Amino acid sequence: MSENAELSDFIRDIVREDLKTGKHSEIVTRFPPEPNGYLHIGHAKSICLNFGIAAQFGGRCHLRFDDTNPVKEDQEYIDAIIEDVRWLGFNWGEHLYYASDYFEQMYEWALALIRKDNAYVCTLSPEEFKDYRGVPNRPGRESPWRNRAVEESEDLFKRMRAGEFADGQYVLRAKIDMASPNLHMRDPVIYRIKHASHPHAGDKWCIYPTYDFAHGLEDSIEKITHSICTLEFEVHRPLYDWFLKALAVYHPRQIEFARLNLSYTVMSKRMLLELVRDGIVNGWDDPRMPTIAGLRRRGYTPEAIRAFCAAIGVTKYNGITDIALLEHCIRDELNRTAARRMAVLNPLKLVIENYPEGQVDELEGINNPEDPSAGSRKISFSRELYIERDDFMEEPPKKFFRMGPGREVRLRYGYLVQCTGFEKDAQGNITEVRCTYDPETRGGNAPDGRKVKGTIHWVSAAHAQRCRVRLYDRLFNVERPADVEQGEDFKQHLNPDSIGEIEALVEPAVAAVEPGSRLQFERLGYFYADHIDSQPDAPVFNRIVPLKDAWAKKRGG
RNA sequence: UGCCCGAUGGUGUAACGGUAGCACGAUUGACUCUGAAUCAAUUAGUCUAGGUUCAAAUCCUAGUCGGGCAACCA
Repeated sequence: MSENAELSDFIRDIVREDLKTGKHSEIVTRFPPEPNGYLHIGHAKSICLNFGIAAQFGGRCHLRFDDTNPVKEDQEYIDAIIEDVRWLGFNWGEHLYYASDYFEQMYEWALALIRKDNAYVCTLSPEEFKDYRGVPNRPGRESPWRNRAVEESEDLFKRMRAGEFADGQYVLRAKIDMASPNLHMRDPVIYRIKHASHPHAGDKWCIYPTYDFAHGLEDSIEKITHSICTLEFEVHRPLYDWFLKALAVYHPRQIEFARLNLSYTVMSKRMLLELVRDGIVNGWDDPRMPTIAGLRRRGYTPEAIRAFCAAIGVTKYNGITDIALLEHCIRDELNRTAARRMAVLNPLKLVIENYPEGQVDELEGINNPEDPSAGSRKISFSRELYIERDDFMEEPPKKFFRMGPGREVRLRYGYLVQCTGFEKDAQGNITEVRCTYDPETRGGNAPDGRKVKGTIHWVSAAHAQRCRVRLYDRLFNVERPADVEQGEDFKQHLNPDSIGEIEALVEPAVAAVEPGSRLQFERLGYFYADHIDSQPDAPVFNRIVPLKDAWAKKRGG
């Protein structure tokens, strides 16, 4: 992954330093998702960071499922996460792990903590627990069970495991400091009873460790050198360190960075799940979703996503990245790689009055002006064509470089044509535009050297084929949809026009495209032949991103 | 309110005591058989107040603003 070659940020600085001082000779990172939802572009940032660092410094990166809460987790998510990380282009080799595979070891460590009087079984109910914990600016009170005999705690903990108790009846807590200004240090729960089937461990356990207890131990077992996580875990770091120290085991270093926020979308698993559950989108892989699966379905490439992750950088500043940067990354790649084709999304018939009926001309179209090796193709031209409705105006302003009565434009790779008139139906809709062509301008250039400002795309009516095209737009119409007032719903900011499906007229070479291909429809944008909905010879296209449109801006004011 | 973290153009990010740079966006122009791309230019920034220093975006203090933390979630 050469895009990582010279990346630098405060975390890489630390890694570089640790290598230089000899603190570590090999770097080991990990990407530790909880399988309780689909991965999104924010996870891609973390994936690129962790796998990227490992690649850059010649170490390795583990994929580890942090599956400590069976009631929220599911095999579906495990499978999807594996697929997504792999699709993004990363390889964990043999290093696929599950926190649940370490449960026996964690249980032993919990026992060790009990025996060292560093943990105790607490009988407080959840309500009492809350009450005893206190609030941030007031210390908590010690649980009456805090000084339970070590033997009794040990016995109870074993019986918790044996399944003798109901959910919530007992918990195992670390004995730290109920007066700590850091709430997480006030005797946190480290094991709770959950009689639930686990997607990976099955029914082997009915007690499960909490994140705070488990995570550092997982890192320690795997000899992770740098445990990279997001900012909200900063206040957990003292706890992370406390467990590793109390158990005197290998001690990785936790480093926090700011998670990604993207404009015009939401990134919280809760909100994403809500969109899926409420049927506002068509599943986790809806092309409007910021999930990896959604972006893939939309037509984004792993390369573009990685380029984006490299471009946004890594800091501790919690900002919001403009989605325009993501769009830039995919345009930048597709401009270099995507074949050009002509498609008319909103057709208007154009009749060339002086072109012989029945005559067909085979014109040559360049497949990709950015890539000569992409070659060219033949495009059929005939008397009746379709052009884009937006490319004709009855009374065009001066700056409109397209068709209008009396105006001359170029038909891409075809001829110069001059508009001679148009027809309307009873409702006043323009139904047809008429023109004459200059036979001397075949290919698009006039021998007399005259210039035309506008070039428009077209398809031959007799040769055009129909294709379903979905025009996607941003899911929300405000920059920060997650920032809602109390009592308001983020869904009120949904963009009602985030999806529009039309039937386009396309040149035959478009209909023949392989599912999974990406094309540029000239002057319109980049489109993806959906790998799920496309049929052989009947592709269904998703608009990945439109081309930049200077005219739309000018017109829009 | 207690603790932790942060603050550089519109947005993201460099500068590691010594010329505030890059990218995206926006604007303008050149070029153009894609109003794309490309090229050129313009726009616009160190939160505030003190202090240390020959010199501060950078170090110190205070304040302001923003974020995080009171799940038996991660």
